[in-house]
Order: sequence, then C-alpha cells, then structure tokens
Amino acid sequence: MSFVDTSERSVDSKGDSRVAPSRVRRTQVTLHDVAKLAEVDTSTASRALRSSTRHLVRPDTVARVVAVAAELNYRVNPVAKGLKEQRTMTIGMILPDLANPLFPPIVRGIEDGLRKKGYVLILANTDRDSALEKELLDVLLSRQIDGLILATAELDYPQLEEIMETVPTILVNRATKDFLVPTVSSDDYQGIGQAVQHLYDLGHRRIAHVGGSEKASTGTLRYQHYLSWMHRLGLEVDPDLVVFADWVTQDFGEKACSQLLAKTHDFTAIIAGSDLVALGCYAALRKHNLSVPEDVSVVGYNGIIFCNEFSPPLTSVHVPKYDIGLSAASLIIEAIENPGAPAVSVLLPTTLQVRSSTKSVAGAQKI
Amino acid sequence: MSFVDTSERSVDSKGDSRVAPSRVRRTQVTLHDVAKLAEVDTSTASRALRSSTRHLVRPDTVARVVAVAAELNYRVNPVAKGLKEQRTMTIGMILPDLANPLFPPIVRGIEDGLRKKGYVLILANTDRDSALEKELLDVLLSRQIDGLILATAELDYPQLEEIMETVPTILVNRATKDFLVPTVSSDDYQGIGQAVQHLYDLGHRRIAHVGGSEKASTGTLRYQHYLSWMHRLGLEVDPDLVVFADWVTQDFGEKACSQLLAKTHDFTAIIAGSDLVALGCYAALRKHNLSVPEDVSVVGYNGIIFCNEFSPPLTSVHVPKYDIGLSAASLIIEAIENPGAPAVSVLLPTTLQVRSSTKSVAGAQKI
DNA sequence: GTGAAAGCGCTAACAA
DNA sequence: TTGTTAGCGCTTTCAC
Repeated sequence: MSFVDTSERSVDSKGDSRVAPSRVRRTQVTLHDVAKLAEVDTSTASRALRSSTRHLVRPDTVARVVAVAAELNYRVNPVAKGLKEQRTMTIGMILPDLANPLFPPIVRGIEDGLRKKGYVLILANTDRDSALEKELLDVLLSRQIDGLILATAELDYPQLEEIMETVPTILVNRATKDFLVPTVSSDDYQGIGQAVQHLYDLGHRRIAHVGGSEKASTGTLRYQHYLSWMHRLGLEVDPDLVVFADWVTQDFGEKACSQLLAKTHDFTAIIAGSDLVALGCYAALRKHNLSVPEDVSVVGYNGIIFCNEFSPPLTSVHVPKYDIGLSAASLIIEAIENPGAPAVSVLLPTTLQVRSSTKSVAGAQKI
Repeated sequence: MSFVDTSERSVDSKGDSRVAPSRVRRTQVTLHDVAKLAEVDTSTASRALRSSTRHLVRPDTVARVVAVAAELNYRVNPVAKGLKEQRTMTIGMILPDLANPLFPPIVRGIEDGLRKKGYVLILANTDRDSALEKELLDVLLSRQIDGLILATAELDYPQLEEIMETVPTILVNRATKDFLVPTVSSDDYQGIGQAVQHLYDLGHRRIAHVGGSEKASTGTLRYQHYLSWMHRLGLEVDPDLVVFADWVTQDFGEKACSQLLAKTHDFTAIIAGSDLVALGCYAALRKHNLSVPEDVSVVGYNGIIFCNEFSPPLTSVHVPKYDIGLSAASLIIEAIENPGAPAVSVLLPTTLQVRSSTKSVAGAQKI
C-alpha cells in the first residue's frame, strides 16, 4: 500500500528509547527443550506436534514427543511461528468507539468466534478522526494482522479499495455504496419494514423519520428503506417529516428532532435512525411538552442494552449484534484461509421488540 | 434473510492447494530493502532508525536511511523485533465480560493509554468460567504478552501470586486482600461515604445495603465501607437491612432486593453495590408497589452509561472509568519497563452524581 | 522416518 | 562509524 506521508513519522514502533525491557521474564519452554528431552531433533518435534505433519513421524516417536510436550506444558511461540509462516493469527478491527453501546456485543461476538479458531483481536478506536484512522491502520498492518474488520461508520470510504488489496477485509455493521465487499450486517430493509409496519398497525399514518446522519453508511440506507416502506404501505412521505442528525448520537438526535418540531407537529410517530437518536428524540419531545407514547410514538434501532430501562422503555428494531460479530469472525477467517473463494456477504434478520414507547394513535382503531 | 454474492475475484484452479493460509500477502517493506537502497548494512539501517542507537551512526548516513525509510513507508515488523527482543509490545487483559457496561470505558482508557506508547491490547473474556480463564491466560502467556491487566471480579484468586511471578501484572477495578499487588481502582471508601452522606443529608436514617456479591472483590469491600460510614454518622446498622446479590447483575440485584423486602420494609433508602444491582432494586421495588424515590431512595455505584435515562434517572457514585483505564495503562507500562521499581497502587476519586432516584425522606427536613 | 541447515526480519555483540 | 556474524523459536526443504 502506498499511503504518502510527508510528515516526519517515527519509523520505530517503539517510539523513543527508554529503559531496557524487563529481563526477569519467565523461562518459556521452547521446542528445543521438548526435542532435547524427547531425544529428537527440533524438526522432528515440530512435525510430531502438528497434526498436518504428524503422519511423517513414526507413531512411537510422536507419542514420546507429545508426552514430553504435555509434561513440559509446551506451547508454540506464536511470535516465532508467525515470523516463519508470515501469519500472526491476529485480526485487527477498526471501529469508531468501543464505548458506543452498539459495539461491545459485536466485539464480543467477534472475539468469541476468533478465539475458537486460535485468532486474537486487536481493537483500534478512531473517534472518527480520519488521520488517526490512517495511522491506526498502518499500525495494524505493520503488526502483520492476517485480516481486518472494518466497522467505521462513514459512508464515504475512498481508501477502501486500496485496503482490500492489501489485506483480507470484511465490513461490519455498515452499508457499502459502490463496492462488492464482503459485509455482515443486519437486514435493514426488513428492520425498517418492521418498524413502519408496527406503527402502521397501531394506526399511525404521519410517520416521521429522524435519521442517523447522511454521512453514516447506515443513515442513508435506512432512510431509503423508510421511503420504500412508506410507499409500499401507501403512506405519503411529507419532506417536512424527514430530518437527519449530524451524527448518530443522543445530542445530535435531540437537535434533529428539535428541527423537526420546528417545522411541524403534524405527526404521530417517529422512526429513529438508532437508539441513541431515539433517546435524543425523547429529550426534544420532552422539551416541547410532548409525551412518549401518548403524543408521539418512537421506534429506535439496534436494540442496545437498557432499552428496557429507558423512560419509557424503548420499542426498537433489534439487531443481532453478537451474531453479527460471530459471523464476521467466521467470514474473515474464511477469507484468510481460503483466499480464492468468492466473497460472501451476510445479512442477519432483525427483530422488533415492542415496548412502551409506541401505542395506538389517539382515536384510531388498532387493527 | 441472507444472501450470497460472488465478487470479481476469480476462483483460480491451480489444483491441489492444500495450503490453508493466504500466500497472496502484500510484500512488506523490510529493513533489508531500506538498507539496500540506502547502500548500508541492515545493522546500520537498524541503528539509524532507532533513536536510542542513532547517535552511533554518522548524521548524513542517518539522514539517508531515514529518507529511504520514509520513502518506502517502512515500518519495523514487530513480530521479528519481538522475537529478537523477547517483547511484543502487547498487553493482555482478562475481564469477565466486555459487554458489561462497566468495562468499555475502562478498556478505552487502557487502549488509549497503551497506544500512545506503542503497545496494543488483547482482550480475553472469561464469563466467570475459571477453566476458561486458565486457558485464556495460557493463550495470552504463550502469545508472549509483556504485561497483564486483570479485571476479574472474584474475591478469591489463588493463582494470583503465581501469575505475578510470571508476568508483570496489575489489577483493575478490584480489591485485593493484600496490598502488595499494584492496583488501580476507585476510592470506594470515599464513594460509599458520598452515598451515605448524601442520603443522610436528605434525612434518611434507615439505609439498607443491597450489596454486590460477597464473592466479588468489590462486594465485601463496599459493604465494609458502608458499615464504617453508618457508624461514623451514628446510624444503626440493622442486619436485616443488609443483603447481597449472588452476583453483580440486574437479575440477582432484583432477587436480593426482594429478599430484603421479604424481611422488612422499614427503610427509606438503599445503597446498591453497583448500578446494575440498583436497576434490579428498581424492579423489585416496582413489584412491591414501592416507588423510587417517593417511597425509597436508591443510590447506584459506578455511574455507567445511561444513568440519566433510567426511570427514574439514577443517582450514582461515579467512578472515573476512563481514567482508571489510562492509569492502568501507565502502571503496567511502568511495571514492564522498570521492573525493579516498587509496586504502586492508585485510587481515583469518585463523584456522586445526584439525579432523581433520591429525595429527602418523607416528613423530614432537609438540612 | 529423521536430522542438518537455511531463513522469516530484526537487533546486538564483536570486529574492523 | 560501519559491517560481519550470530541468533531469537519456529517451519521446511533437502539429504540421508
């Protein structure tokens, strides 16, 4: 890859020199130790210890080596192995912010999926700083990661193609615009459909959309699905009923909802682009003395933790976050170990969880 | 719904390719490349590139090497470097569950702190499975981590001493019985004091404690602090007013609070062992038709995300989670790079955030 | 079926 | 000041 960096960058990952590293390390059991005790060469020990080469070694030798290895509690040193094999069994993940409640369950899914295959995850938080992101990507790449999981939210991602040529990559929880990139995410068309249908069934007809940012990959996509479904159900989409948050946060959600309320009060329900945005709507509506769900029903998206504890408990389209993570893990491993295979994308089903932030529209008959 | 799409990638049919790992890796720029282009030996290039050895090289040589390195976008390969130097610039962290809202901010703090020093973090979730934990520790150790951050919650930790002899270790968000172990956590004595004092100031005298589990390191400690402060303020501690959750979760919190309510209703406030436990108390109280804060005031602990959004917004003792992470990062780095230095522990101050779950006791005069 | 030897990319003792 | 050499722990031809 050819990121041009004119700034004076430190070429040494260790940065400035400092005190010598701890030399009082444990003495690791090495292959050499095993070999010596089993009275074979390290090469034989190595062969005996790995299933793929074990058949090259006489059974009793295998037994001896394995026994010694077990006794010594030997574990291969992945650093040495990695240097030799040009793989580190390490996956990098770039995400905006782990503290965003959307991510921990996804990351857990990824970690669990990777762990079972002997891989390990290194996280890199960008805080949406693209310069930092570039730097972090460089760090990950120099760390010889075998694969990359991208969970950045920005819609525009010019470097994507270049990255994908550099390292096996899969996208998580983000929509792609122009690329045919392996991606795992929720089925937002279905999800938005569940939200719209739910409100429709409750008698709502004037349904507003407080979208996540148009700069966010999921933002525009969910908006388009909102349009589709409104049409599909024969509902009019009043442009006044659509507004976007600057970014997918509580504060910007509140701001956006305030803008909506400045334009019109002529709606009975809101579909928010995310749960955080929905919480922002709560706040804005409260300030306008509108209560949820009596005056306005609100549906969130993602189904983050504590939806049940909010005031009122938030009806939300639940995204299978943990499973997205699991799936992402197996996709990236597949991409690494089977480089020739076709790129696969996965859409996971959503589930609408009805709570107390939605109710039938006043005066309407529930169907 | 899920679909499969095939990308442009051609499925190359080169017959029997038993080879699993990707061989189509990018060609990393290596020190050798830099050296060759700068017309020096790799050793000289190596020296020129690291600040600690740069003074050994003639300035113009340094300049040449650095220029070439920059041009080639060279980065040291930490795998090779790690093998040579017996350090990987990698820290392992063992924690119960990243999805517990307490941890993401802490982890972010750690990651940010480590990143600035060129370290990287590998997470290992135990889900409180001690067999798994042992296995994970083994994995981390075999990965040659330079240091370990332990955030396990169990009070008993027999292997701790052994671990500490094996690898530099620091504890996070957990109390230790003996203080020989470097630890960073919040000042729970202060924190519980803030909670008790706050309730006292509101006129509460019968203050119950729904503790986190006695098996949790923080559980017993906070309980003891509760006792101290109750005495200090001259309040009677009725044994009936103390109950413990089996574990620090919402469900067990609810169960524990129910047990409390089964014993007595003669209290006006609860100090919960954690925010999750506090939410459990909300649920239990609700089931008994007791409302917060009208009938019972509740104080949580930790100040996790969304305390403001709960119903009612939860008064909580905020723990500086991110700063704990930052501090943990610098402690572990210090321990690694300065092995002889004495073990230091850090207690960070807590802040009581008063919200709507506490109010003056009925009929009492607020001081 | 097993060992000898080379080398992954890097650093460091020792020479020159 | 620079190059030569050795070696971190492992895998993998290539001989035997």
